Amino acid sequence: ENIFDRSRMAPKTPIKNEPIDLSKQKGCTPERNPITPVKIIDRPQPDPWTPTANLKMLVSAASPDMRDREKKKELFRPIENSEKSDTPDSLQYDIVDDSTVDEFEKQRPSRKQKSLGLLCQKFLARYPNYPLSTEKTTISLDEVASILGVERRRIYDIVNVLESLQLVSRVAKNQYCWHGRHNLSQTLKMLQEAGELQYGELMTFQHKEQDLEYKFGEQKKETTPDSQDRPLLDISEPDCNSASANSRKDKSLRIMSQKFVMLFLVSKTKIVTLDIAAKILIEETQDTVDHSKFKTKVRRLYDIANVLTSLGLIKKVHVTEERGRKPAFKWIGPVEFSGKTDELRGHSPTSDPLPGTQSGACARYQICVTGKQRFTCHTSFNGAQPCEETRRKVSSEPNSPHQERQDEYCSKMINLAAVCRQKIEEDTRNSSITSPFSLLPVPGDSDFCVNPLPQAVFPVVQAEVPNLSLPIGISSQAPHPVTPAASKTENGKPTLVSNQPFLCFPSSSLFMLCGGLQENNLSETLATAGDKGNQSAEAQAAVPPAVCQKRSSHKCTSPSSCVDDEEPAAKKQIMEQSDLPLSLVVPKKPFESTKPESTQGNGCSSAVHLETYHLDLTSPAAPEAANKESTKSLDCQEQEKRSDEPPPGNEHTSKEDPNQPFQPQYLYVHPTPGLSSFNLVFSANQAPGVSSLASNQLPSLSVPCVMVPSAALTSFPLVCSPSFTSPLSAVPDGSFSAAASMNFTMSSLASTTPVFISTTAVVTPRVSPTPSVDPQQPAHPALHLSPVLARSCSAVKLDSPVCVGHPVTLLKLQQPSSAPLTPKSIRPAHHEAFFKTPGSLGDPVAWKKNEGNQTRNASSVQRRLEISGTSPD
DNA sequence: CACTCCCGCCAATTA
DNA sequence: TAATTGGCGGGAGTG
Repeated sequence: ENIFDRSRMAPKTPIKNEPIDLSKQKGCTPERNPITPVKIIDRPQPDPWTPTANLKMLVSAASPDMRDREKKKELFRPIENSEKSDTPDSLQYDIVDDSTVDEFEKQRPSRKQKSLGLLCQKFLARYPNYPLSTEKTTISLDEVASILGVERRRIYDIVNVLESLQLVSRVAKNQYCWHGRHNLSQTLKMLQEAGELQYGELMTFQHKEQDLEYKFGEQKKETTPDSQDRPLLDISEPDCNSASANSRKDKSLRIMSQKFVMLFLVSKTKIVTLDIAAKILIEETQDTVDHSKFKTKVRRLYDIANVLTSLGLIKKVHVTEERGRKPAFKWIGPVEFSGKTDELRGHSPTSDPLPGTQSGACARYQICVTGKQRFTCHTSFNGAQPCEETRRKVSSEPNSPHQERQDEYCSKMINLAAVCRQKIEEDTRNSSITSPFSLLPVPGDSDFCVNPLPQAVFPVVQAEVPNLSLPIGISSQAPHPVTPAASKTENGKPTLVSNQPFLCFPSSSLFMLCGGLQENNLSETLATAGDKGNQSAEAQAAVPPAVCQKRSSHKCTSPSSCVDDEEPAAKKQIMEQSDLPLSLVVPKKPFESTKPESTQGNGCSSAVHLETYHLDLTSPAAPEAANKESTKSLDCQEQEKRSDEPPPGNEHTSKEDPNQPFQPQYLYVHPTPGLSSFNLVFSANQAPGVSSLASNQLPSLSVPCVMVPSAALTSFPLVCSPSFTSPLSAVPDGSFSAAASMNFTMSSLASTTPVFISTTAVVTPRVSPTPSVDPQQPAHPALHLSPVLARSCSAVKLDSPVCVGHPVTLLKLQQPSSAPLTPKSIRPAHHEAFFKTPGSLGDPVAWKKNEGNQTRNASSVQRRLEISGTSPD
C-alpha cells in the first residue's frame, strides 16, 4: 500500500513540497519530494486502493496473516535483520519489501517488528547523531512516514519525544529540523536541574528508603502537581519566545517525556518503575485513581520509553519488589553533564547558566547549621526561569493570570528550597553536626529582634504537615528545637542567625512568606483558623508567643499534630477568604527583575498560598496588588476578627504598615524530606545586590532567610531580617545587624501578620534539628539565591534598610483531617484545574478561572492534604 | 493472564 | 474548511 501511495504521492507532493521544501534536507530523504504527500493515503480516494480502505478490508476479511503480510511489506524487514546496524537506508526497504512480500508473509512481521522502538531506530538511523552545524537537516514528516512505511501518527510519537529532548524542533508544518545530539547533554542537564527541583525531594526520599514505591509514588504525586504546572520548562525555556507555542495545549507527550527523563536524572538509582512514573505523571492523581487514566499513562510511557530506548538513554529492566516484579527502566545515558548537578553539592556557584536560561542561575544557599556549619546549596533554576512574558506579567500585575507562571516558579523555588534543605541536612549529618540549624534560640533574645520574635511569635498556623508518604516519622520530625524561647513551643523557635538575614525555624515545610502583610489579613486569617481548628490558633494570632506555646503544649504535643489541626483550618480560611494568590514574591528571573525597589512597600504580601504557588513577583506592583487583594478579601470576610490579632505589644513596634513599602517578603521553604528540619525563608525584598555570590560573607547574602525547624513552625513567629538592603553591611557574626534586628522587632511583626502558608509538607525533616543559634557564628549563612531569587531580591530591595518582620501565619495546606472540609470537597473544581496536566495547567484559561477564586489555592492545598493525610501525628 | 504497546479514531489546532 | 497534531484507549501480540 505504502509503496503504492508513495508512488502516487510523489507526484503530488512536489507541489506542496516545493514551497515547503525550503530546507533542503540533507540527510533527509533521498527522495526529492519528501514532503508531505498530503494525506493521500487517508484521503478518500475513490480508488479502492486507498490504504485505509484496503487495510480495513483486509483486516476485516483477512486473516491475521494477511494483515501481517501487508504490514511487513511496509517495511520493517531490514530492521529486523539488523537492528543494530542502523540501516541507514531505510528508504530502500520499501522496495525490498515489494519483492519480498512473500517472504514477509512467512516471516510474519511480529509485533516487535513494528514496534515504536524499532521504528524510532530507523528514524534515527536516517540522521546523524552529530550533524554538522552548517547543515540543516529538515525532516518531512510525510516523507519519513512514507519511507518508514508507517502512518504519520507514529512519526509524531517519535518526533514528540525527540523534541522533548531537543533533538529535533518543529520548524513548520510537517517540517522538523534535526539537531542531533549536540544539545542533548545540555538538555539533560536542564532536565536534571528541573527535575531536582520538582522531584528532587521525592527522589531523595526514595533513595533513603528503599521503597520507592509508595512513598515515592505518593510523594511524587504531591509534588507533581507543582511541577506539572509548569509547562515544559526545558523546552519552552529555551525559547521563551516561542511562548506562543506554549499557549497551545500542552503537549503532553512531550511534557511527559521530559518529566520521565527528569525522574531518571534525579533518581540516584537511575531506575524508575513504570507505575511510579505513571503515578507521578498523572496529573490529578487522585487517590481515586482513575484506573483508566493510569493505564493510559502507562501506555504513553511505553511509547516514550521505546523512543528513549532507541536513543540509548534507557533500557528496560525489572525491579523486583516484595510485591513482585515490576517493569522499570534504567537510565543508561549520560549522567553527568557539565556539572550542574553538582551545584547542589554546593560546589561552584558558577553561574552556570542553564542552557536556555540566561541566568547563571545558580543559587547558593548557605545555611548555618548549628551555627557553625554552613551548607551551601547551589541550585540553578533552569527551566524555572520564566519566559519573558511571564516575567512581564508578573511584574505588571499581581493578580493577573500570569500567576500561573509565577506559581510555577514558586513551586520550583520551593522545590529548590527543599532540595537545598535536604542537602543541608545530609551535609549536616555527615558533618556530624548535630544541631543542624542555628536556630535562634537566640540567646540573647533581646539582642536580636529575633528574640522577641519567639515570643512575639507570629501566630503561625502550623505549617508543617507530616509527609504523607513519609514512612518514617519524618513527619513528626518536629524536632524540637531547643530554642529557649521557643521552648514553650515545642518546635522551634525561630532563631535568628546572627548576621544572617535568615531565620531558622524548626519546621520543615516550605513556606512562602510575605512580608508586609497587612495585619488584617493575618489576623483574620489567624482568627479564622483559630476558630475552626484551634482556638489556639486564634490565640496565637492574638498573642503569638503565648499562644504558640499554648498550642504547642496542648495541641502540639507533637508538632506535627498541632500543625495538622491548625493548618487545615487556616488553609481553608485562607483559601476561602483570600483569593490572593501568593503574596510572595518570587524572583523569577534572576536578572531581570526589575520590579524591585518599588516593591518595598507592597512587597509584603500577606499571605502566600502555596497551593497557588503564586508568587508575586517582587515587582512592586504585583505585591501590592496581591496584598491589597488579599487584604481585601480577608478583610471583608473577616474583618471582624481581625481586630483581635494584634499581638502583644512588642510585636507591634513596627507594625508593619501594611502599606509600608518595605514589607519584606519571604519565601519559606518547606523542608523536604531530606532537609531535615530546615526551612528557609527568603525575603523577596532583599537588597538587590545581595545575591552576591560571595558566599562567605553574610553580608553577601542579600537574601534573608529564615531557617525554621520543621516542627517549630507552628508556633514560631517568623523573623525576617532584612539584611539586605545593605546586605553588605554584613552583620557581624554573632549579632544580627542592628538594622536587621530592628526590623525584626516583634512588634513590627505583630502588627503585620504575615501569613505563611505552607505547601504541603512534602517531607518532614527527619532530623530534628535543634535549633541552636550561634550568634557569634560567622556562619553567615550566605545564601545564594538562585538567580531567580537573586533577582527577586534585587528587585525587591527594600528602600528602607529595615525589613519588618511580620508575624506570619502558617497554614498547613496539607492537612486534611483537621479541616472539616476536605480539600476536595471544598473545591473540587479547582482541584482539577490545578492538577491538570502540565499542558492543561499551562493553559492560561484554566488559571484564569481559578485565579479569581481561592479555589485554586484550595485545590492545591487539597491535593496536598490528601496526600499528606498520612502525616504522623 | 499480565505485560506491552500497536493502531487508528477523532478532537483540538493550525494553516 | 482542510490539514496537521496528537490524546486516547481498544484490544491484539507476547511470554
